[in-house]
Amino acid sequence: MQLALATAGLGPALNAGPVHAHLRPEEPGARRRVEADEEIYAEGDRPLHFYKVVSGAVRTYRLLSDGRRQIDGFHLPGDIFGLEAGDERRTGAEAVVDTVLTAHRRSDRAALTGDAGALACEVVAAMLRALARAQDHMLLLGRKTARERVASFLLGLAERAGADGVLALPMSRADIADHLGLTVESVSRTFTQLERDGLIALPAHRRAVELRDRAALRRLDG
Amino acid sequence: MQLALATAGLGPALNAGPVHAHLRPEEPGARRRVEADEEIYAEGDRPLHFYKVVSGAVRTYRLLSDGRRQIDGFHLPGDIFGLEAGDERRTGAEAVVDTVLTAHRRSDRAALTGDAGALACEVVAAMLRALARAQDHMLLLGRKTARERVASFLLGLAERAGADGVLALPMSRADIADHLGLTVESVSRTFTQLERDGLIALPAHRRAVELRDRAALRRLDG
DNA sequence: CGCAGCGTTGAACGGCTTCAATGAAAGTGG
DNA sequence: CCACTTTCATTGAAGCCGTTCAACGCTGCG
Repeated sequence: MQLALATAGLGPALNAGPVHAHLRPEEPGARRRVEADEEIYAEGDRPLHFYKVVSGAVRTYRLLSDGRRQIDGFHLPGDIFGLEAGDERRTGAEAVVDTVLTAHRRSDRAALTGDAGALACEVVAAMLRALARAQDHMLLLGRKTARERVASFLLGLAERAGADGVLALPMSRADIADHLGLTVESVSRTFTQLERDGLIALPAHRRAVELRDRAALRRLDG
Repeated sequence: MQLALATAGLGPALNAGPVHAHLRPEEPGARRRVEADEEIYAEGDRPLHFYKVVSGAVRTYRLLSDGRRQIDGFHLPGDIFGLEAGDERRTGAEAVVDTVLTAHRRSDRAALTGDAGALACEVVAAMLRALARAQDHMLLLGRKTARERVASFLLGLAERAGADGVLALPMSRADIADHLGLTVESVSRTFTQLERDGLIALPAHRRAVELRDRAALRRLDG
């Protein structure tokens, strides 16, 4: 995806300069190490940085006043998150497991490619990916059954993680539930049901899945 | 799936120049008139243009193979839509009522402010708004009850439309249902229930609502 | 070994959906 | 202008999927 995505809708203005798909390898962003369940930033914080996942996994989420939680996304190695639309964080972010990030000061131009056009491309690409995912996820939350939600989730995660055989699940059932708009019980039941039907296999330690019938899972997608 | 992006995240590069909140009045975008329920573009089309609503209303949506529909947003006068993350439309767009648009060729620099920085700001601002709305909407779809969904919808629409007294509802109950992840029946029942409870009033022609107790509606938001 | 946390399973409940019918308003053609 | 049709909104009744409440099992770790 990267900039091919960005270019289509945005046209020549942002393509005037060279296109960089990622922050440079020599990006000077400060490394930050966070352990499992540690907060990276909270709703309401001032968004001074944005981040790129080096290793581990991150969840970003919103809360209702009574505690109901919606995880709007999991961020895996290579993903950029924490770009914010205002002077206050609209989401909170926490590490799912022990995680390493690079933090980029939003005001630090040197942290980026050094070229405004390319920076715009970089950032816009991240936004477009985020928006595309959000659209997919709204369809999932608004119109899909529990089975379909879990199938979509597993396929999407497998694709992003590039997992061929067994797919690692860094997040808990509660995280998955709050991402898919279900309860932990429903997620668990759906997993066992999919296993019984031969679409997946569940290793003993429960933090992984083997996708045994991707075609069938894909059929559940719509 | 991080949605957040930002002025904050964008920082100095995109804010270097003057910020233009809207395409200029003299924008040379071609006017396009579409009547109610007419297609503006379809899923799979090549995204040659993006649009700004002059008058009327537009819905953008995604479909599942069996016809289930999720309307990811309604676009009112002043809104920009049709910015796309790829060489294929991921959503379809239709006019809700008779609508006037300005269409901007993505490759037509003259259609914009003439300044790449300002264009970036314009486009990025539109994306940021879309992303913020998407986050709100995922929380709604994943975690809110029917009552809360309808309340959120009405308040959000009222805010955007700037309606003080009676709020016009250009879209059908089916459109609202497909936006809120409910059925038409549930939307209708929830309306009558809110009316019975004195939070809203429903005029005879059903394409409007009066918000009679915004505080109570807001309490339903979370 | 025993505790604590997470995941799974069971049973009853409930909110929303589904199916079906009625009502109301808008368009159509004579 | 008025019957007729069509479309949309509302209401009712029954059903179902996912939730809620509760118990149990597994696993890892002190």
